[in-house]
Amino acid sequence: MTSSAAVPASFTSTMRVIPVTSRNPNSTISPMRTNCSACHLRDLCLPCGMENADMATLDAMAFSRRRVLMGEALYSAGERFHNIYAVRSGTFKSSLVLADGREQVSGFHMAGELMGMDGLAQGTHASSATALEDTEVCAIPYTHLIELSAANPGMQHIVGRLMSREIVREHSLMLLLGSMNAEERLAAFLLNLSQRLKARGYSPSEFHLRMSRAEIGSFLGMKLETVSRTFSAFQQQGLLEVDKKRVRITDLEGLQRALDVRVH
Amino acid sequence: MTSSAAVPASFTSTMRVIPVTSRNPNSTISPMRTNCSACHLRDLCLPCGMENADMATLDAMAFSRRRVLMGEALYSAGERFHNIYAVRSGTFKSSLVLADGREQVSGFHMAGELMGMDGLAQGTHASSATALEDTEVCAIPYTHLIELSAANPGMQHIVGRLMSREIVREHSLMLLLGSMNAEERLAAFLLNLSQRLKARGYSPSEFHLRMSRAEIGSFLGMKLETVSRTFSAFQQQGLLEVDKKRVRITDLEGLQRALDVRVH
DNA sequence: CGCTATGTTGAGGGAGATCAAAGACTGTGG
DNA sequence: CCACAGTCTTTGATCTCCCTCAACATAGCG
Repeated sequence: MTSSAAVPASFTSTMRVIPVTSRNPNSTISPMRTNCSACHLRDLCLPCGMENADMATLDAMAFSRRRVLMGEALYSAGERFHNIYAVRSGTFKSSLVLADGREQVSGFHMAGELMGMDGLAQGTHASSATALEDTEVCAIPYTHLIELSAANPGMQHIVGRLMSREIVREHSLMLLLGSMNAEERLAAFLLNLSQRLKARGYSPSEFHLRMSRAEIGSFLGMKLETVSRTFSAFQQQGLLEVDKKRVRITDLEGLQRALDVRVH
Repeated sequence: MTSSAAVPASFTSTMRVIPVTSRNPNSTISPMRTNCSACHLRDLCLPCGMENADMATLDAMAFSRRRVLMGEALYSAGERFHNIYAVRSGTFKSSLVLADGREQVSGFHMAGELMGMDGLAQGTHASSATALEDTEVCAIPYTHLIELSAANPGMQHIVGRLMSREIVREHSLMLLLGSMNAEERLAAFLLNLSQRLKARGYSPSEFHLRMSRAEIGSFLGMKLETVSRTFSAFQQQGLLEVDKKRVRITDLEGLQRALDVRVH
């Protein structure tokens, strides 16, 4: 079966892009520049909720694009902060390495989501962003964004709301880590993934996990064996079917029921 | 012994304030308005890092002040978002109530710290803020802040940095919840508290906990009994002395050593 | 074809949750 | 002033969920 969650070939080709230079077509710095108003992700990404005037401002910035291959870092913890990034295609993880060498994953990011806002506080990135598959991003120079939003209070609101959304996202993750057991954590994770895929036009019930059991475990605060066991438990409860990274949710309500107890 | 962490009587009286109306001196809405540039918290709070020009803009806003008595809510989850708040004196907790009635504490806030930035995302507060002692706050109308920062890119940067700081704060809390054991969590909590008290001119080694064991436990993702036991364990290890809410750290390096393993 | 990376499953142990009880402190009302 | 209830904290005993260690299966890749 083909994956409804896999990125279709047309995913990037439907974009309207403005070629800026034709040199180095294979470089990781793409010669393409992006026109937000024509982007298929416009209702999920930075421009979400913008009025036409603000959108025009955004288009004028013509964000440059960049490819990041699977396993490569978009940015690393400690690097100087310049841009926030919008995912155009593919999946990223945010993570940092603890003193004992273990990795702590703090988030997964898919098309239309923004990354790097944690770098603003110190002027250096607080975490690293690694591609979990071949990806493409738009680089959004933060200082440009600020300069342009000086003229547009609407734009300022949007940037503020985006940062606030990140705070709320981490809030709910804290809640998860602080008060849920293994089954609730994995259920929350899968339902969240399902929702985000649905919002992007993919099947909410059948998808391909881009991250390993260890990465899921790190994110959810549990060991990879426990992740694997919990997947198996869900399968035995008839909630879903798993085969390695392929997941098919067969009882969405059942999964949700596990969470209703905790989160209103 | 007197607590060096207790709020001295002079804490609020040294402030230069601008009386706006003299009616209702006992109302929870204080008739006082605040002059940021003269505030003793200016290097910790919103104005931190501001140039004189920006500071003048801030002064012009003359934030109104509000008293919140112990146990009362400054704002509640679901309420319409209008202001962010700066703590002038006292301590707050941020929390939300889960479907099963349990409380999840997401943060503690002391003088100079900002609260309420999670409300921006949805236009309603995502959590509640409750005073853990008699407190005073400055109300910072968010829309005013946006309007004024339109003229000052420097101000925009500062607001952005403050929100980013909140993201980073939650990041490290996630790290704590995701990868630390009970002793490491409590050590991290106490060291963080100690640092913040020190930055405010109080003793970093001897202080009064404003929150209950249950609240600490909720914040750290452990049960109140475990918090209590871990306090006792630290005492037996000679790291600190505890008597209910009084804490005296006798071996700061020892406490820190427990964390060095995890966080670089 | 091994080799490595990744995932699954089992057995056993331990950190922390849960249940329970008692002490310490606060405020209230007699 | 004391008795009392109510809240908070401490400590003990037991249990359980998840971690740890281990073996094996499978897939991708040189």
